[in-house]
Amino acid sequence: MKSVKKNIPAVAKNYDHQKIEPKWRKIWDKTSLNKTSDKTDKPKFFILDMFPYPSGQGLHVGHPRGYIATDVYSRYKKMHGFNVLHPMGWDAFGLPAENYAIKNKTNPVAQTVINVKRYKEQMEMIGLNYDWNREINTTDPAYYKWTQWIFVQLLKKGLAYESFAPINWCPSCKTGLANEDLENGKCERCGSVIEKKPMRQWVLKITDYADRLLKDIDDLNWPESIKESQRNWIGRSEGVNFKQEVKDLEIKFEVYDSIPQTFLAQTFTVIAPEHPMVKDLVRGTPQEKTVLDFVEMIVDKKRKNKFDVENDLEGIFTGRYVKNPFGTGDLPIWIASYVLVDYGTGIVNCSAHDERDFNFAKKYNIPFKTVLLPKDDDLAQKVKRNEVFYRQPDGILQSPEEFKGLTWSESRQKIIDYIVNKGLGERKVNYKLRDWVFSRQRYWGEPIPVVHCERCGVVPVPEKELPVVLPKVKFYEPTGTGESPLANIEKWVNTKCPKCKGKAKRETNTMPQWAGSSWYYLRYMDSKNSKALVDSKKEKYWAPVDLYVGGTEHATRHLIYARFWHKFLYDTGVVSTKEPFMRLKNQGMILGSDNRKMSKRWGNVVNPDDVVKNVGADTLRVYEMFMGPFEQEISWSTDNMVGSRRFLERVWKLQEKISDGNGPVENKEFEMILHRTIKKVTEDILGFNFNTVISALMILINAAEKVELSRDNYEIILKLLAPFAPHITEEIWANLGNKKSIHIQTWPDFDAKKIVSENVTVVVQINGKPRANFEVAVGTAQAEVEKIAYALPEVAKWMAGKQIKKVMFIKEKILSVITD
RNA sequence: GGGCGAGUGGUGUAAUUGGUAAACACGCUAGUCUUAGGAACUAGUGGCGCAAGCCGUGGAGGUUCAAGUCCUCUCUCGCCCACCA
Repeated sequence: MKSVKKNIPAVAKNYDHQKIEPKWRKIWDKTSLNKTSDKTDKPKFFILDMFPYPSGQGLHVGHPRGYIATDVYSRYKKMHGFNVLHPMGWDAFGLPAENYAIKNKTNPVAQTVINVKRYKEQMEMIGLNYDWNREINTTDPAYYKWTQWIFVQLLKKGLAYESFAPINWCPSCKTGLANEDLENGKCERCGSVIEKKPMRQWVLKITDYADRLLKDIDDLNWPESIKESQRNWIGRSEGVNFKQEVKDLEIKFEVYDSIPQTFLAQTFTVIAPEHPMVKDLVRGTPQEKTVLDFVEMIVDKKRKNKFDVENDLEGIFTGRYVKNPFGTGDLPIWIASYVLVDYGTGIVNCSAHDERDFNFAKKYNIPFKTVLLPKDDDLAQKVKRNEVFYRQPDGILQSPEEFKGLTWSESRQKIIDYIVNKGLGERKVNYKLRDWVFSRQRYWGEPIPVVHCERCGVVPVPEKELPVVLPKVKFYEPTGTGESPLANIEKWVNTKCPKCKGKAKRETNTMPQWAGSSWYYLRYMDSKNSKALVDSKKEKYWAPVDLYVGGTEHATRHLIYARFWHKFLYDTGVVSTKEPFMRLKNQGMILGSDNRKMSKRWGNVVNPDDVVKNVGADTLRVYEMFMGPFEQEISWSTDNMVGSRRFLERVWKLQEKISDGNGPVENKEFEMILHRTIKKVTEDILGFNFNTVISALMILINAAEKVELSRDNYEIILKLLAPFAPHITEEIWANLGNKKSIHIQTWPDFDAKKIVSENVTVVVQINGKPRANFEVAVGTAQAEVEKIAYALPEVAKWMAGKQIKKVMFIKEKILSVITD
């Protein structure tokens, strides 16, 4: 790292951040400045950071960007008289701690304690005003008691169930994973190719909440991109299920179609290779073995993830037919590699108006029909000859006869009604969202609080007996057999059935990392309650989270899971709001100075410890807020940080200008800047435009240096800066003789009278080009402005010998003259 | 393939929402002070041009007295999702 030290100016002798910053943090700690009141007499504001996973690396300068923003915002809210809840905790279960423990033969519990301590020190060093009395840790039994409690409630309501369906299995992490944990078919954590593996697992019925999760997105004050990601992830689609039967067999089934407009073009049916119906279809046929071999080949390819979606388009005819579904003939049933077994019914009717079906039919010479034609005649001929694939919203429907001439898009609802009325099928809604695979075959997670009894089957652990404490083990290695390492602890596994007192075994799977974070925000409201997840009075006061800040990477996992659990807790009466997080802001990532993600691997990591030591926490904070728009990704630049340091030094030096003279010095122009800045800062903090706040404050300081600064006005400046630079402003505030902390002062109001100026600049444009500008009194009329303008030589020059054709006048802004 | 977003000086970026493009900051140039400067302060700093002036917000059109901002087309980049019938 380039040395920061070189840029520290000589004035540092006076502004000694190394002395000031720790001093004030100690005093704030002693006076409980950051403690959140339990009284409910003031309006509340709940502002939350996505709590971190405390890794062994500690924080780099990119991490605190969001923390600083919420810190600024919460200080600002406090100065506006709000009772602010601004807490922090640790999402400490998860694979890295466990893998580290395996590698170094340490204990994840001990390692977590070390990591948390380090994170906390770093956060305190930056001057973040968290109320540490409410600190939580997902790995604390007193905390995960309630995570387990929620699971038991889900189980009781039938929203948690055991499944034996094939799931995503990471061969390297040796655990099952949820759909949300994959990236392009690979393990999000280690990058291994995921296999499909049938095994017993716990699954949460998030799909029961799909509709509400979708609908309520509309009311959230969240970034549009996140809302759109969630909508896509839920993937609601409306269509019909056609009822069909297999010719010569006693098999009935349904096929889902979300675009049934072209249903009369359907000429064949495809079924997923792994579909259970396949065996019944081909049983006893001459091609039974060939088909089953083919199926095995495809299934194996898919299981090993060697199936190439783009290029592997394979299928085989089953020898069976769908019996005349639409009165236009039987449809041959094929097995096709591209059909998904777990979407819709796993069986699909195909036509020339679906691109994949089109390509499949071409490859296997299955006959086509076309019922949708373009307006363009040449193209229509090509479509008729099946030379090109065609499906466009403005394509014209040819059949059924009743709908001939309608476009593809306008016929949709009508066709659906037609299909339903004719009894061919029923309306059906499908979702892309899958139920949440909730068990992990690993050690470092919350034990699933369930007992398997020989007689009673699955029995939840009684609420009185929660938490089921994660036992200490000698070896954390995953077994790889689909059992967690807990399975080897016989003393722990063997237990009694809570119902019949007979022999029983504990569930050895643990919960995924997302469990503890799906409800943690609630616990901050009442972090030490041993009787309830959260006291309902406290919940009613604090909920919902007013402002939530974190990275975009949680768009479709944490933020969906938490909304799901919250809605469930709403249904069970634990919480009083439908949604957990009203407003969401995403911080842009801070990259290394080489424009790459900060990582040990690239050697571009900047440690906040060094920055704080060299230039101070306040400089770090101001710089991170100033460097660019909050939501935008941006590269770190230690060189640019100097500007923020200089800015604070100038604020510091203003002390020399203050005399206890005879009150405020009259300077209208400066007061205008001051009050405009109050207005701008007040508004821009609310809008998360921190970069422009700092720049406005810089302008203000530049102006303050040029005037006789009154003590009152200096104090206003300090208050505006206090949320950003809490230490230096507190020090100067005290130097000015104030006894109480600046952070409990009232936010300054701007004086509306002082922000209006008497004069404005009017620009003169001649034929669209700005040629001159001058000051006039506010409200000066057109005639007067024209008179002044035409007298100016730089205007007269452009108008000499020309006729005025048109004059455009916008009061207090512009005089636009058009000549011939 | 689908969705979302972004393209402005040497650099990070700003622009009262259609009204003097480049505020603020970094860097750079010159000067002052200094034993010294990698400190501070002062002045300057979009491009071309001696100048008058012309050009300038990815590109091409358009609307308008006036466009970074609105419309049409287009190019480039980033992120997320992706066999979802």
